[in-house]
Amino acid sequence: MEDLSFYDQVYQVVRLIPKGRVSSYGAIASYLGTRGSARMVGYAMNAAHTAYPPVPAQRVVNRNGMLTGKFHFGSPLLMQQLLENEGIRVENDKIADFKKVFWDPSIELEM
DNA sequence: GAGGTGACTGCGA
DNA sequence: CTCGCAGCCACCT
Repeated sequence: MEDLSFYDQVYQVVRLIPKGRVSSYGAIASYLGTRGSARMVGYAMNAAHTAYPPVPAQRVVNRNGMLTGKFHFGSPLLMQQLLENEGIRVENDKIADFKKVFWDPSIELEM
């Protein structure tokens, strides 16, 4: 962890998100200890597409369950398609059953 | 070394 | 109810 950059830490957590589940920037930020700095998580995702293995950034949405970063997928519809492909229902650019598919690392990965 | 940026969040009006 | 503002911190130029 300490050897990894903040970006890498975010990538690892995001990759731990189970299929059919989603998480929020704030939840990840909180888990990484940078609570209140959800921007850093989002900013890290900005370079996520340059990371390898690829990061399932489509599983990371804002606190409202809205696909705020869909425009960074190259195609605004790509993010929604990926989520729907995993069984997640997306309506009006936001997760329909957000509370049901929400995955909080600080809870799921709780010690 | 300093300044600017941003895939967010929470609170106030 | 919706809209706006300030705080937050790592990375890039």
